[in-house]
Amino acid sequence: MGRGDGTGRLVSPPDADDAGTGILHVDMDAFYAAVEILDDRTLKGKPIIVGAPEGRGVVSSASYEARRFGVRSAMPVGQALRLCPTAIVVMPHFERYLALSAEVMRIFREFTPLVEPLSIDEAFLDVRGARRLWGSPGEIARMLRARVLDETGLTCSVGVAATKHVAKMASTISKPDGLLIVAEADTAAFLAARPVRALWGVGPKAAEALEGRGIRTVADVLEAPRSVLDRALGAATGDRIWHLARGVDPREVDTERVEKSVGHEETFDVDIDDTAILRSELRRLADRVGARLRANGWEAATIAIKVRFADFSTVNRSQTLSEPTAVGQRIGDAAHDLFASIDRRLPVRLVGVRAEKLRPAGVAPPSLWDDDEEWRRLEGALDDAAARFGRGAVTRATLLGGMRGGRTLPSNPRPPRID
DNA sequence: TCTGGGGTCCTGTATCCG
DNA sequence: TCTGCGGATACAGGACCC
Repeated sequence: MGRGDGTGRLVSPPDADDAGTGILHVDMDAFYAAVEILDDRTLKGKPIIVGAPEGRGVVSSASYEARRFGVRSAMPVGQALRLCPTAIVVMPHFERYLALSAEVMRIFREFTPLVEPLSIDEAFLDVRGARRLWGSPGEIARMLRARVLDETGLTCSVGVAATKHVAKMASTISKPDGLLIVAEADTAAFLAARPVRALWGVGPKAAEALEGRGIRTVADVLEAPRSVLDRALGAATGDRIWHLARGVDPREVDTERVEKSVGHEETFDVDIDDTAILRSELRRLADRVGARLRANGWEAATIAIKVRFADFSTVNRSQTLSEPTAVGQRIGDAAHDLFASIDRRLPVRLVGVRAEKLRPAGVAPPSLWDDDEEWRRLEGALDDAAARFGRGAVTRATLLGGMRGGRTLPSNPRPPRID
């Protein structure tokens, strides 16, 4: 969900060039707030804040009328109300948002099956194969915006580009209710003028590290040596930024993303010091995690907990189980063990439980025989051995025999070592 | 003014193993 | 027997996204 207030908005003219494009990024405008206004027309045109009004709630979404006062999502509701005292605070209705999200995703899929939902209110679409049916990417974007408005009453913003990254940047700049097309030939000029903060993956910390080295715009990134980016951001992020600044983003629209973890956490209205209460909260969260695992047909190999103290310092502890599980009782036992290992000097404001290393329930752990990754490692080890000791000196059978050793394979075998 | 809840990804360190 | 090395993995913390 975008956090800007719509100032500096940029949209394409009706005859904009869309040559070389094919990726759309669609982002619903102030989604939660827009849904609330849709359901209560008396809210239209007023500053709306969606969030819990009391306790430690933050702004989930704000209408553009509220954003003009500086209200942003993730801001404490109290602070938002000081900025905009006339704002109307509405409790969130997640079920309703989910239903409308499903509706807009359905509309997206009528244009192309290649839809990658990123969150409840945004998605990437690959429309390169839809030209004969629906027209050019720019034409599809216009039709799609019209249909979303017509069928749901909600507005969205769309970025059209040759890559996911540029499409996402374009939709952000076009908000609200906009369309921005960046033709492939215009990509370099479009990127060069943007601040580094606009690059995906550059948050406040990374922006500070770059700006401290005089790197403020994407044009500055183009001139910076790789070594400077790597030192500022770490090798992985440095590499990514280096490529994104050049418009290089080979990621395809991925229609089959699967979750890697599921978790629940809760911030208390007041900090809690009572061990019995904290432990019972962990149990409750563990049960919810277990229920979600079972509902999805998964089990988890690793359980992690998070504890945030009154001073906002946070510790995480995780533990790999001897057997993967989706049973709330076992998850809760692990959470209790982890909790006992934490040195607690301050009252606690948040506890969380997360299940990681998910896999389908009831499936045997990966063995050497059915795990592609293990096979590739085996082949790699064989090549290494051939290089070191001569081809034929170590055969696949030798390796496998050595690994199995007439014993049962370990449930998660280590790759073979040649020593 | 006082920082939600759902996630992903990356990095540094510790540890195991041969 | 001890030690160093390098690869792999586990764990903790943190940045980032919506």
